[in-house]
Amino acid sequence: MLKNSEFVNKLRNSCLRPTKQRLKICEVLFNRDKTFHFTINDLAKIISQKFNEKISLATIYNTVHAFKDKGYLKEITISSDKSYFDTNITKHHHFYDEDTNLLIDCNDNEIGKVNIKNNITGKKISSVEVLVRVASDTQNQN
Amino acid sequence: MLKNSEFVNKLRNSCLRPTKQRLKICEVLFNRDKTFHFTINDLAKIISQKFNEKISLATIYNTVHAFKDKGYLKEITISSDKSYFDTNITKHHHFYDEDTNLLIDCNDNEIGKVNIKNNITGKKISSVEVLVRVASDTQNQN
DNA sequence: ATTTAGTTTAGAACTATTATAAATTCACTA
DNA sequence: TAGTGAATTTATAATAGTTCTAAACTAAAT
Repeated sequence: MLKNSEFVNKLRNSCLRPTKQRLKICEVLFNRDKTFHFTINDLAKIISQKFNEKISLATIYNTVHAFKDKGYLKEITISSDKSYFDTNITKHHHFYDEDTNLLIDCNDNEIGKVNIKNNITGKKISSVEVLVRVASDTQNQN
Repeated sequence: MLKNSEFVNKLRNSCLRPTKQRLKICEVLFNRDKTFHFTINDLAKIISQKFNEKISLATIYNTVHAFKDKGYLKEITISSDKSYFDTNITKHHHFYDEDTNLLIDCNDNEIGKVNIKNNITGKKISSVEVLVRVASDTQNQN
C-alpha cells in the first residue's frame, strides 16, 4: 500500500519521469496488499474502468516494459499467446489453474527448493522457475 | 530411428491418414536418435531445405498440432513470442540458453524431483515443469 | 517564458497463428 | 481399377498480440 508521493520517488529513482499515466499505472499495480498477476489486456481494462481518462495501449506496453526492465515486475510465460506479469518480484514459483486461467503464487511451504545437480558448463543460472499446471479432476492428465 | 512403414502405422493408429506431407514431417521429426526441439518456423525451414516439394505453412501447423494432440509432441513455453515443441514426450525439465536460444533437456541427474508439498484444494496436478534459464557469466542475473 | 529531451498518442506495421473455402488426395466400394 | 465421399492440403484472408513511427504534448531545467 504505497501512496502517490512514493510512486513519484520510485519513478524518479529509476530515471522515469513521473507522468500522469505512469502514476495511474503505479496506483493500479502497486497500491495493493497482495501480489497481482495480469496481462496487458487486463491492465488496460482495469485502467479504463477505474479512471475517466484513458491511457493509450502503446503507453501501457511501454510502461509495463519499463517497469519490468527496472525490476518492478516479473514476466511469467505460461502460454505463447499471452504475456503475464507479476508484481511479486521475489523468487517464487506458480500454480496455473487451467480451468480458470489464473496464476497462483507458491511459497516455500508448497514447493521445496529445486535441486539442480549439474548446470551447463560455462553458464550461469539466471532463473529457476517451476510451473505446476492444475485442473479439476475431470480433466485428463497431460 | 523409424522408417517410413512405421510412420504409416503410427499415423493410421491415430486416425490420421498417412499423406505425403505428414510422412515427410514424421521423417524430419522422428527419424532421429536424439530429442529435437523446434519452432514451427524451424520445421518449415528444415522441410524446405530437405525436400524439393514444399509443404504449406497451414499444413505444418495442422500436423504439428495433430501430433501434439495425439501425444507425439510436447509444447514448451519459454517466451510468449514463439511456441517450442519437443519430440521428447517423457516427463522432463529444461535448461534454456539465453545466449543461443536453445533448449536443452534435463534428466534426473541434473534436476532432482520437485517436491510439491501442497496442491490447490480440489485440483489435480496435470504437469510440473521446471525451466532453468542460463546465460554466459557476463550477463546480469534476473 | 523558453528550450530540450522525454513521453504519449493514434494508427500503421509486423509476427505468429488460425480460419476459410476451393482443389486435391486418400481409401473404400463396386 | 474407376467412382465416390470424406479427409487433407493449399493459398490466402483474417485475427490477435505486440512493436514501430512520427507528430503532438509535457516535464523540468534554464
